[in-house]
Amino acid sequence: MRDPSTTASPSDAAPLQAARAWFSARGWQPAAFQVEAWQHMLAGRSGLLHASTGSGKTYAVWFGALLRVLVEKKKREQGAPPLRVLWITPMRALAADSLRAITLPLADLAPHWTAGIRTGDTPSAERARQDRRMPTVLVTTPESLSLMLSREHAREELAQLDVVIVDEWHELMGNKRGVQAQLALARLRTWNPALLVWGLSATLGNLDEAARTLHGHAEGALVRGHVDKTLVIDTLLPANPGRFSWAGHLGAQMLEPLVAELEASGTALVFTNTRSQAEIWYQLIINARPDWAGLVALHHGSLAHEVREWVEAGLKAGKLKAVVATSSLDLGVDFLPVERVLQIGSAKGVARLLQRAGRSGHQPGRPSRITLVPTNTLELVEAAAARRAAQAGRIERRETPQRPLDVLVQHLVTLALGGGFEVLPRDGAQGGHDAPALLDEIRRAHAYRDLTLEQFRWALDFVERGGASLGAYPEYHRVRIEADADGVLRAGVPDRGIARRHRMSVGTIVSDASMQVKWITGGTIGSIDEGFIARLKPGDCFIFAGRVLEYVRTREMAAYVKRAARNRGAVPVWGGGKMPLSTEMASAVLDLLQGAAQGDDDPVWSEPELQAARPMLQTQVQLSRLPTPRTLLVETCDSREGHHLCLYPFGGRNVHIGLAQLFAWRLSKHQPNTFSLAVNDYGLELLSALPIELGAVLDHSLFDSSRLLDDVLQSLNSGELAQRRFREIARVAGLVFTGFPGAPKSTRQLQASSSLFYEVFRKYDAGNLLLTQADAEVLSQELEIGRLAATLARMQTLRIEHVALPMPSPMSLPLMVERLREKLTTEKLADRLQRMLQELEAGAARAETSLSRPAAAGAASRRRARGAGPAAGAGSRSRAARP
DNA sequence: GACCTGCTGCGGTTTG
Repeated sequence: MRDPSTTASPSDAAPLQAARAWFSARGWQPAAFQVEAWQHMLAGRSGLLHASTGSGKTYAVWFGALLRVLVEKKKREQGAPPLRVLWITPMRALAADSLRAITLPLADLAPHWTAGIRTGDTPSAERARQDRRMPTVLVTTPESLSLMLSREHAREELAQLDVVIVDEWHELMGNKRGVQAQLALARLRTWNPALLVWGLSATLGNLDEAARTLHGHAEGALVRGHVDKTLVIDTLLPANPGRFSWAGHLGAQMLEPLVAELEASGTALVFTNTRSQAEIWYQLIINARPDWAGLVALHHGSLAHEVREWVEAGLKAGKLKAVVATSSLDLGVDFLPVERVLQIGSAKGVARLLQRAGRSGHQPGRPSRITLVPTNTLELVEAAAARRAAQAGRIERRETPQRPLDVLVQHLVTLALGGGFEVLPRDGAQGGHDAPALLDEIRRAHAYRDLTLEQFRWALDFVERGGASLGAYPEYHRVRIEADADGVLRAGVPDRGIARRHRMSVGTIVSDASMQVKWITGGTIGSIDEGFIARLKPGDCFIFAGRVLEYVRTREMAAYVKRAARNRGAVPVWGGGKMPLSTEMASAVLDLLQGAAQGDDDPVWSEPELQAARPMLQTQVQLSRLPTPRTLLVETCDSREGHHLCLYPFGGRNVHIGLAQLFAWRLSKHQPNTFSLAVNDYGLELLSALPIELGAVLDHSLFDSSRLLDDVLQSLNSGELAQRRFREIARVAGLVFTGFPGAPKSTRQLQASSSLFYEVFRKYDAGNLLLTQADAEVLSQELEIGRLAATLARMQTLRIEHVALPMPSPMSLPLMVERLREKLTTEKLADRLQRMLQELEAGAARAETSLSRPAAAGAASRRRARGAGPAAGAGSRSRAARP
């Protein structure tokens, strides 16, 4: 980072004036940080611009104002080709608006520039036009850029780029899409070392790292934007806090106050955390106010594009009163009329809270306002914590994936297709090739900065010969090495079929297995998880897209439905991500509880949410203690279900899953036992038929973090997790072809082929680095091993406060409910029995391998004797949970 | 004094 004031030379002054002049002619005043970014750009320096939420389009306009200057400069230089600009957006839906904004300042400079959009939905005629003559300003996605790199004449088309701008970099930097963009940028920089690259990012906890991730080895400036935007975060309080529920996440009790808020305000966005929650809330609102039919709409990722576009247009036109949505509206078009944002349930993270708040008040001078709608009492505390964390600027970090080899493998085939790359015969007896120049280029992408020669060679061998185990299959010899006319060895893809399949599978997004939902009369409504459809019988009803639908039949990978006569149905459950509470939010909650624990005159009680949560917090104090940042609350309780042990490390649900398994495993090493586990974002529960020996908890030895990795891997079935992970990796690496559009392969086929690869690699190619990657992704992403280790280390330092409860406390009840919920699924009874028997046997088998035989048999028989079948078991559990 | 969480994003066929 450099100080721009010292680097602006006199020659910068004139163009800067020109850009400024264009702005002020329209009555706009560029802010100091904008001028700072302009100076960097005019000096030919790349950078990252931190753009606060709520001002997206403005940035495109003033990038345009500077481009205008650059266009004129290039025009004056004799014989210089026109300025070429690439704008990368993570969402197709943003492309048109971005293009309009960025070219606004260029309007009167025609014909020195042309503009276009290239994404998956660009019509083929337009593509052909672009192929004949590349537009000078092109808006595209990371995937389409990758596809452009795979074209035979990629170099001629893209080497002349002058400027690349990556919009919403914060959305890309933390995932494989961002890694693909890093690789593409590395290639563009090889072709044009003077390429100017600028990123736009919302607020993050690690902006400097965001800049490094974007620029790799290249120098990049970081410019922090400041926009005076008032942000209001408040909370909708329950009418009768004393009777507000201690657990659950639906929040139907808040319906009346929410409807009253909608009544009193202009257009509102109502965010929920899940698609089914959005469906349910939409129904609740419509049932409460039938006169709002047509004014309230629904928006989530499983709805058909046409439906979503209709809703977006309605929002833009100000025709809708409210839209119930999931993250599908987090980004997107700037909806000017949106006046309020409401968030039902925990926002989980400060960054997401700010992102959603920024969807409202989309005009200079207007405040952004977000109203949190808690669904249980602890979420009242969370709401106050979220506000405090947001005000203190405690925003989450985002990290780029480290060296994902599936993305690299895909990229190598892309480059081989896109004109190929030079290779050398490898020294030594085992054959194979090296590509030192390419390795250098790849290492200039931040995610691969530590890529070893061995890893690179492995990837090269894998695309050339299918690695150690696929040598016999020609379709996995994707890249062929041949000498060109000058005798130089080059990697290319001569097979047209391989080339076509590769281009069809470019990208890193692996979608869940889902099925189209269609009317029998024609027309697509959206898509639902395959597993949910498979459970339906003809005549069954379910709620989807805000309607009650009757399932008719399945044909050719689509579920056909008609409007249902009945009024109620099951709500579809989509298999989606499970986002844990962020570290920032968790620690903000603990801080508040600490204040509450300190007594009635602590300042935290000035928060209205804390007042509303007071009855519950008082009950917690009467029965037990409040968790604080310095103490570890341990609650034990006996019920008809058995012996409960609850711990509250506040590590987020992923970490708690790992911890629960680890603790159960360690405890049963001391004393043979079988546990059922439950977790939420605050804590975990172990339930056992035998009394739990607490010694290892009280002396902290349970929290030992030496041998952590071994213990975690042994304590849970990581093989199953890794295999699931490998399915995605196999798709990204191009091992599994998902079929032609319109004729997709079924999930079963895809699963079968990816698990075949998994088995083959494990048996015959144990050194396959894609397997290693699957294990690493399970550890880092699903178990969050880093956070788990940190949580464990923290637990060792905490003072244990153990309370033996006479009845479930407000903190422990949600955990007990969580466990019950899993038992009370809508599966058919026979299936459930079957599964429980299997579990019982598996549990006994597991116990027998690691524990002494008589004790294990004893535990199993005790369980059998107690459980008189699932119905009786569930009944006794819910009785036990009653305080 | 009961109590239902689980998101988003893109890309691709062909050759009369």
